[in-house]
Amino acid sequence: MKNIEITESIFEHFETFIPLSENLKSELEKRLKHIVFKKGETVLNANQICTESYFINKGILRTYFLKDGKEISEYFCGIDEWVNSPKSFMQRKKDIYYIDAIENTEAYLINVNDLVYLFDNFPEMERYARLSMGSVFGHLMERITSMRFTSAKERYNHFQKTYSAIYHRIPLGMVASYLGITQETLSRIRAEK
Amino acid sequence: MKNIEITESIFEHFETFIPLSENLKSELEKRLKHIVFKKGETVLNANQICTESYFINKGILRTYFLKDGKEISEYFCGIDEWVNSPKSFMQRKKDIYYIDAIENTEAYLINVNDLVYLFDNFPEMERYARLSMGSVFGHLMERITSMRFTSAKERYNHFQKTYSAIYHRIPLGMVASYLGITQETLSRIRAEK
DNA sequence: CACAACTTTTGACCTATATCAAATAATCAT
DNA sequence: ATGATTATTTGATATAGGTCAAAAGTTGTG
Repeated sequence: MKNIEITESIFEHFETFIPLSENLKSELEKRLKHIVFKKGETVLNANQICTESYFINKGILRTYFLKDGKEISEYFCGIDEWVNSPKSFMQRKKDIYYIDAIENTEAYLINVNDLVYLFDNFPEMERYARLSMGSVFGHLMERITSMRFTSAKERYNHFQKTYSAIYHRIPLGMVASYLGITQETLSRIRAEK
Repeated sequence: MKNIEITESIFEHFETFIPLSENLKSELEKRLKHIVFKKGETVLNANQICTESYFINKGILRTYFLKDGKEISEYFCGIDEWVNSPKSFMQRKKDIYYIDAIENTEAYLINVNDLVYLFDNFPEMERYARLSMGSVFGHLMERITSMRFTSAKERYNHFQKTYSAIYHRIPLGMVASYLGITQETLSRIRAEK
């Protein structure tokens, strides 16, 4: 059955960081809910507190914020990744980030209260969170580096590597704002060679 | 006695995230070692694995890497902050980062093996790590934003806010590379108004 | 305290990328 | 399909910040 397959893929993800007991598996299973978003659909509005985190099974979600009325893409998430508005989710307060669906997307969600329950009762979940954050941490550092001493073209190349599985499915304008360059510049970079 | 005072300041730091049992306190006390670095001294070389994390009590440490033979400052750490080479420390492998002392610095260090021992035996330490990483996470995201759609001057202002306690003690050249601009540009920004 | 070795400032000039404007091209809804 | 939106490309021009070079200022050490 399909739900089972999908849950399996989350379990596999967890197991790259921690061993999962049968008990924890069943507690997770109880709390993970399947959800579908249509292309273009808003997942989170900036005026809301983010109370859910989404583990993507299919499609792409994007986090962005508004600057001078324009959407600035913060990051993109594809299969086997978690998306939320980090500060909002962990500190239960509003933040500037919106989340929307770039493609028709399927995901599993967990509510923040359920996650806290798991943290309180399964120390290995704390470890999972620490370790998985660690790997995202590395990406953020790389991105900061890439943002400083590299040309627009090098940044685009770096982006293609980082998002090799999905970069070609993301509209140009969104990529440009993610990279901190204008659409026009990105269009010219793509036109070269 | 001085050592006790300093240890207290680390404990206070931990207690902003988790309650500390007497047992955990004494286990920490056994493992934290006091260390002193002279201005300019190298704390970590890029060709080494980073096996220690430093909690600063006085002074400033800097993390940097080399690009085209030039030092690019990655971040600065002052009082009550942890410094290490993140990937190297957590994954026990070499990375590109050096650490050095910008001022005469005093710190407490913990060895990675001791930290792992604490993670294994005190689940609240896992929680501490998760929560404290969370706050650094927020700073990294802000920095990425600041790096994209803001002018050199705005970035410098943002830097002054982020590092309000120590920004004036960091040499201009190091600040410039941290911000991703040249020394000359930063010098001109400072000269204005 | 004086010289060497850095660090910061100043000036002249150049280049990557932004801006503004308009023409195509692609996508969507009826 | 067909016109309306929305996204992308192309062109002309402007500018923030880079590069190179040299002067001035600061710091440390015998």
